[in-house]
Amino acid sequence: MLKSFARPIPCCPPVLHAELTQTDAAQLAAAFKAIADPARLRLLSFLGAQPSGEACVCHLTAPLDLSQPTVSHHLKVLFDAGLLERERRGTWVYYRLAPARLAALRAALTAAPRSRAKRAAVV
Amino acid sequence: MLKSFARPIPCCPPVLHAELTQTDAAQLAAAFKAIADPARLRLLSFLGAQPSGEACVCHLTAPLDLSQPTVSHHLKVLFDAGLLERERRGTWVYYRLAPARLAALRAALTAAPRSRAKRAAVV
DNA sequence: CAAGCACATCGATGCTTGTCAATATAGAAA
DNA sequence: TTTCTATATTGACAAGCATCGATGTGCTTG
Repeated sequence: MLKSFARPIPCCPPVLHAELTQTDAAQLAAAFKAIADPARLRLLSFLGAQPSGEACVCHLTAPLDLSQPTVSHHLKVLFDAGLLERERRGTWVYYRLAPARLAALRAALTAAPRSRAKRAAVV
Repeated sequence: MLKSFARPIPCCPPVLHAELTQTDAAQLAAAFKAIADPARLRLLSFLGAQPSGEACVCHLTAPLDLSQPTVSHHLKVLFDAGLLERERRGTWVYYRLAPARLAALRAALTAAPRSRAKRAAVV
Protein backbone atom coordinates (compact mmCIF):
# COMPACT_ATOMS: atom_id res chain seq x y z
CA MET A 1 0.00 0.00 0.00
CA LEU A 2 0.84 3.70 -0.21
CA LYS A 3 3.01 3.38 -3.25
CA SER A 4 3.95 7.06 -3.14
CA PHE A 5 7.37 7.73 -1.67
CA ALA A 6 7.69 11.20 -0.19
CA ARG A 7 5.35 13.16 -2.39
CA PRO A 8 5.22 16.98 -2.28
CA ILE A 9 2.28 16.96 0.18
CA PRO A 10 -0.47 18.65 -1.86
CA CYS A 11 -2.45 21.21 0.10
CA CYS A 12 -5.84 20.05 -1.10
CA PRO A 13 -5.92 16.66 -2.79
CA PRO A 14 -8.99 16.03 -4.91
CA VAL A 15 -11.42 13.94 -2.92
CA LEU A 16 -13.78 12.72 -5.52
CA HIS A 17 -11.77 12.75 -8.70
CA ALA A 18 -9.42 9.87 -8.05
CA GLU A 19 -8.70 7.36 -5.38
CA LEU A 20 -7.18 8.99 -2.36
CA THR A 21 -3.99 7.50 -1.02
CA GLN A 22 -3.88 6.67 2.65
CA THR A 23 -1.61 9.61 3.39
CA ASP A 24 -3.78 12.07 1.48
CA ALA A 25 -6.89 10.71 3.14
CA ALA A 26 -5.32 11.01 6.57
CA GLN A 27 -4.33 14.63 5.97
CA LEU A 28 -7.74 15.60 4.66
CA ALA A 29 -9.47 13.76 7.49
CA ALA A 30 -7.38 15.67 10.00
CA ALA A 31 -8.51 18.95 8.45
CA PHE A 32 -12.16 17.93 8.50
CA LYS A 33 -11.83 16.66 12.06
CA ALA A 34 -10.86 20.19 13.01
CA ILE A 35 -14.20 21.57 11.88
CA ALA A 36 -16.27 18.53 12.85
CA ASP A 37 -17.11 19.88 16.28
CA PRO A 38 -20.03 22.08 17.33
CA ALA A 39 -17.93 24.41 19.45
CA ARG A 40 -15.37 24.92 16.69
CA LEU A 41 -18.03 25.49 14.05
CA ARG A 42 -19.56 28.12 16.28
CA LEU A 43 -16.16 29.73 16.69
CA LEU A 44 -15.72 29.90 12.92
CA SER A 45 -19.24 31.23 12.55
CA PHE A 46 -18.75 33.83 15.26
CA LEU A 47 -15.48 35.04 13.81
CA GLY A 48 -16.94 35.15 10.32
CA ALA A 49 -19.88 37.20 11.56
CA GLN A 50 -17.73 39.86 13.22
CA PRO A 51 -17.77 43.13 11.26
CA SER A 52 -14.08 43.54 12.01
CA GLY A 53 -13.47 39.94 11.02
CA GLU A 54 -11.73 39.20 14.26
CA ALA A 55 -12.24 38.73 17.97
CA CYS A 56 -10.11 38.20 21.04
CA VAL A 57 -10.46 35.14 23.23
CA CYS A 58 -12.18 37.01 26.01
CA HIS A 59 -15.10 37.73 23.67
CA LEU A 60 -15.50 34.11 22.67
CA THR A 61 -16.03 32.29 25.94
CA ALA A 62 -19.38 33.86 26.77
CA PRO A 63 -21.22 33.17 23.47
CA LEU A 64 -19.99 29.56 23.46
CA ASP A 65 -20.81 29.00 27.13
CA LEU A 66 -17.54 27.16 27.61
CA SER A 67 -14.63 27.65 29.99
CA GLN A 68 -11.66 29.74 28.89
CA PRO A 69 -9.24 26.79 28.70
CA THR A 70 -11.70 24.88 26.54
CA VAL A 71 -12.09 27.80 24.14
CA SER A 72 -8.33 28.19 23.99
CA HIS A 73 -8.06 24.50 23.20
CA HIS A 74 -10.53 24.73 20.31
CA LEU A 75 -8.82 27.83 18.96
CA LYS A 76 -5.53 25.98 19.00
CA VAL A 77 -7.01 23.05 17.10
CA LEU A 78 -8.38 25.40 14.43
CA PHE A 79 -5.15 27.35 14.32
CA ASP A 80 -3.01 24.23 13.98
CA ALA A 81 -5.28 23.13 11.14
CA GLY A 82 -4.52 26.41 9.37
CA LEU A 83 -8.11 27.62 9.60
CA LEU A 84 -7.42 30.61 11.83
CA GLU A 85 -4.86 33.38 11.95
CA ARG A 86 -3.59 34.67 15.25
CA GLU A 87 -2.25 38.07 16.23
CA ARG A 88 -1.15 39.32 19.61
CA ARG A 89 -1.93 42.96 20.45
CA GLY A 90 -0.86 43.85 23.94
CA THR A 91 -2.43 41.51 26.43
CA TRP A 92 -5.04 40.29 23.99
CA VAL A 93 -4.83 37.73 21.22
CA TYR A 94 -7.03 38.24 18.19
CA TYR A 95 -8.17 35.46 15.92
CA ARG A 96 -9.58 35.70 12.43
CA LEU A 97 -10.53 33.29 9.67
CA ALA A 98 -8.02 31.97 7.14
CA PRO A 99 -10.32 31.96 4.10
CA ALA A 100 -7.88 30.26 1.77
CA ARG A 101 -7.80 27.19 3.95
CA LEU A 102 -11.58 27.08 4.13
CA ALA A 103 -11.73 27.37 0.37
CA ALA A 104 -9.32 24.47 0.04
CA LEU A 105 -11.54 22.26 2.15
CA ARG A 106 -14.55 23.33 0.14
CA ALA A 107 -12.73 22.51 -3.07
CA ALA A 108 -11.92 19.06 -1.76
CA LEU A 109 -15.62 18.34 -1.59
CA THR A 110 -16.19 19.04 -5.26
CA ALA A 111 -17.60 16.02 -7.02
CA ALA A 112 -16.09 14.71 -10.21
CA PRO A 113 -17.91 15.55 -13.46
CA ARG A 114 -17.74 11.78 -14.15
CA SER A 115 -19.09 11.27 -17.67
CA ARG A 116 -19.99 14.46 -19.51
CA ALA A 117 -23.64 13.46 -19.39
CA LYS A 118 -25.73 13.08 -16.25
CA ARG A 119 -26.09 15.61 -13.43
CA ALA A 120 -24.00 18.42 -14.88
CA ALA A 121 -25.44 20.89 -12.41
CA VAL A 122 -23.98 19.28 -9.36
CA VAL A 123 -21.58 22.12 -8.75
CA MET B 1 -30.06 29.60 24.33
CA LEU B 2 -31.57 27.93 21.33
CA LYS B 3 -34.46 30.29 20.95
CA SER B 4 -35.88 28.28 18.06
CA PHE B 5 -38.79 26.02 18.96
CA ALA B 6 -39.11 23.12 16.54
CA ARG B 7 -37.67 24.66 13.45
CA PRO B 8 -37.93 23.00 10.04
CA ILE B 9 -34.43 21.49 10.33
CA PRO B 10 -32.54 23.37 7.60
CA CYS B 11 -30.46 21.13 5.41
CA CYS B 12 -27.44 23.35 5.30
CA PRO B 13 -27.33 26.26 7.74
CA PRO B 14 -24.86 28.97 6.79
CA VAL B 15 -21.66 28.49 8.72
CA LEU B 16 -19.89 31.75 8.28
CA HIS B 17 -22.65 34.26 7.64
CA ALA B 18 -24.20 34.43 11.06
CA GLU B 19 -23.76 32.95 14.47
CA LEU B 20 -24.67 29.30 14.49
CA THR B 21 -27.11 28.16 17.13
CA GLN B 22 -26.11 25.18 19.22
CA THR B 23 -28.54 22.93 17.41
CA ASP B 24 -27.41 24.02 13.97
CA ALA B 25 -23.79 23.62 14.98
CA ALA B 26 -24.45 20.14 16.34
CA GLN B 27 -26.15 19.07 13.11
CA LEU B 28 -23.42 20.44 10.90
CA ALA B 29 -20.72 18.95 13.11
CA ALA B 30 -22.39 15.56 12.82
CA ALA B 31 -22.29 15.81 9.03
CA PHE B 32 -18.63 16.82 9.00
CA LYS B 33 -17.79 14.08 11.48
CA ALA B 34 -19.08 11.63 8.90
CA ILE B 35 -16.45 12.67 6.39
CA ALA B 36 -13.70 13.38 8.93
CA ASP B 37 -12.25 9.90 8.70
CA PRO B 38 -9.59 8.58 6.33
CA ALA B 39 -11.43 5.37 5.53
CA ARG B 40 -14.66 7.20 4.77
CA LEU B 41 -12.92 9.81 2.65
CA ARG B 42 -11.35 6.99 0.67
CA LEU B 43 -14.76 5.38 0.26
CA LEU B 44 -16.18 8.62 -1.11
CA SER B 45 -13.17 9.02 -3.35
CA PHE B 46 -13.39 5.47 -4.61
CA LEU B 47 -17.09 5.70 -5.36
CA GLY B 48 -16.65 9.05 -7.07
CA ALA B 49 -13.90 7.62 -9.24
CA GLN B 50 -15.96 4.67 -10.48
CA PRO B 51 -17.01 5.10 -14.12
CA SER B 52 -20.38 3.60 -13.26
CA GLY B 53 -20.60 5.88 -10.23
CA GLU B 54 -21.26 2.97 -7.95
CA ALA B 55 -19.73 -0.09 -6.34
CA CYS B 56 -20.86 -3.01 -4.20
CA VAL B 57 -19.41 -3.66 -0.79
CA CYS B 58 -17.39 -6.63 -1.93
CA HIS B 59 -15.36 -4.31 -4.17
CA LEU B 60 -14.60 -1.88 -1.39
CA THR B 61 -12.90 -3.97 1.25
CA ALA B 62 -9.77 -4.78 -0.76
CA PRO B 63 -8.78 -1.22 -1.80
CA LEU B 64 -9.32 0.04 1.75
CA ASP B 65 -7.48 -2.86 3.34
CA LEU B 66 -10.13 -3.13 6.03
CA SER B 67 -12.34 -5.95 7.20
CA GLN B 68 -15.82 -6.31 5.75
CA PRO B 69 -17.62 -5.39 9.00
CA THR B 70 -15.52 -2.24 9.28
CA VAL B 71 -16.32 -1.22 5.70
CA SER B 72 -19.99 -1.89 6.31
CA HIS B 73 -19.81 0.28 9.39
CA HIS B 74 -18.28 3.19 7.50
CA LEU B 75 -20.80 2.85 4.69
CA LYS B 76 -23.58 3.00 7.24
CA VAL B 77 -22.16 6.14 8.80
CA LEU B 78 -21.98 7.82 5.39
CA PHE B 79 -25.41 6.57 4.44
CA ASP B 80 -26.97 7.77 7.69
CA ALA B 81 -25.38 11.16 7.07
CA GLY B 82 -27.13 11.29 3.71
CA LEU B 83 -23.89 11.21 1.76
CA LEU B 84 -24.49 7.87 0.05
CA GLU B 85 -27.38 6.20 -1.72
CA ARG B 86 -27.95 2.48 -1.37
CA GLU B 87 -29.55 0.01 -3.72
CA ARG B 88 -29.91 -3.73 -3.35
CA ARG B 89 -29.63 -5.81 -6.52
CA GLY B 90 -29.87 -9.50 -5.82
CA THR B 91 -27.33 -10.51 -3.25
CA TRP B 92 -25.27 -7.39 -3.71
CA VAL B 93 -25.74 -3.90 -2.33
CA TYR B 94 -24.54 -1.00 -4.44
CA TYR B 95 -23.55 2.37 -3.05
CA ARG B 96 -23.18 5.65 -4.89
CA LEU B 97 -22.56 9.26 -3.94
CA ALA B 98 -25.38 11.61 -3.00
CA PRO B 99 -23.98 14.74 -4.69
CA ALA B 100 -26.62 17.10 -3.34
CA ARG B 101 -25.59 16.39 0.21
CA LEU B 102 -21.93 16.92 -0.61
CA ALA B 103 -22.81 20.21 -2.26
CA ALA B 104 -24.68 21.24 0.87
CA LEU B 105 -21.64 20.64 3.02
CA ARG B 106 -19.50 22.53 0.57
CA ALA B 107 -21.93 25.44 0.64
CA ALA B 108 -21.76 25.50 4.42
CA LEU B 109 -18.06 26.29 4.16
CA THR B 110 -18.60 29.39 2.07
CA ALA B 111 -17.20 32.45 3.78
CA ALA B 112 -19.25 35.56 4.19
CA PRO B 113 -18.55 38.38 1.75
CA ARG B 114 -18.26 40.55 4.90
CA SER B 115 -17.71 44.08 3.61
CA ARG B 116 -18.03 44.45 -0.17
CA ALA B 117 -14.34 45.25 -0.34
CA LYS B 118 -11.50 42.90 0.53
CA ARG B 119 -10.96 39.37 -0.77
CA ALA B 120 -13.88 39.15 -3.21
CA ALA B 121 -12.33 36.15 -4.92
CA VAL B 122 -12.60 33.81 -1.98
CA VAL B 123 -15.30 31.76 -3.64
C1' DC C 1 -36.40 -27.74 2.22
C1' DA C 2 -31.08 -26.89 2.82
C1' DA C 3 -26.69 -24.75 1.55
C1' DG C 4 -23.94 -20.91 0.20
C1' DC C 5 -22.87 -16.17 -0.48
C1' DA C 6 -23.19 -10.98 0.48
C1' DC C 7 -23.92 -7.85 3.74
C1' DA C 8 -25.37 -6.12 8.45
C1' DT C 9 -25.19 -6.22 13.38
C1' DC C 10 -23.28 -7.34 17.93
C1' DG C 11 -19.75 -7.20 21.77
C1' DA C 12 -15.40 -6.18 23.17
C1' DT C 13 -11.12 -3.55 23.08
C1' DG C 14 -7.94 0.12 22.77
C1' DC C 15 -7.29 4.75 21.20
C1' DT C 16 -8.87 9.42 20.70
C1' DT C 17 -11.09 13.62 22.29
C1' DG C 18 -13.96 17.31 24.69
C1' DT C 19 -14.16 19.27 29.02
C1' DC C 20 -12.74 21.33 33.31
C1' DA C 21 -9.91 22.89 37.50
C1' DA C 22 -5.41 24.08 38.53
C1' DT C 23 -1.33 26.07 37.10
C1' DA C 24 1.96 28.41 34.08
C1' DT C 25 3.25 32.18 30.92
C1' DA C 26 3.26 36.74 29.04
C1' DG C 27 2.37 41.48 28.81
C1' DA C 28 0.85 46.01 31.15
C1' DA C 29 0.89 49.00 34.79
C1' DA C 30 2.14 50.53 39.27
C1' DT D 1 10.32 44.67 41.29
C1' DT D 2 5.39 43.30 42.27
C1' DT D 3 0.65 42.88 40.90
C1' DC D 4 -3.06 42.31 37.82
C1' DT D 5 -5.13 40.62 33.60
C1' DA D 6 -5.42 37.71 29.39
C1' DT D 7 -4.20 33.57 27.33
C1' DA D 8 -1.92 28.98 27.11
C1' DT D 9 -0.71 24.58 29.08
C1' DT D 10 -1.13 20.58 32.12
C1' DG D 11 -3.41 16.54 34.16
C1' DA D 12 -7.29 13.88 34.70
C1' DC D 13 -11.66 12.00 33.67
C1' DA D 14 -15.51 10.46 30.96
C1' DA D 15 -17.47 9.81 26.58
C1' DG D 16 -16.98 8.64 21.82
C1' DC D 17 -15.14 5.96 18.04
C1' DA D 18 -12.48 2.81 14.76
C1' DT D 19 -11.54 -1.78 14.45
C1' DC D 20 -12.09 -6.67 14.66
C1' DG D 21 -14.07 -11.63 15.24
C1' DA D 22 -18.28 -13.84 15.80
C1' DT D 23 -22.87 -14.06 14.66
C1' DG D 24 -27.27 -12.78 12.42
C1' DT D 25 -30.14 -11.61 8.27
C1' DG D 26 -31.57 -11.92 3.41
C1' DC D 27 -31.25 -13.45 -1.08
C1' DT D 28 -30.31 -17.09 -4.58
C1' DT D 29 -29.65 -21.54 -6.09
C1' DG D 30 -30.01 -26.41 -5.85
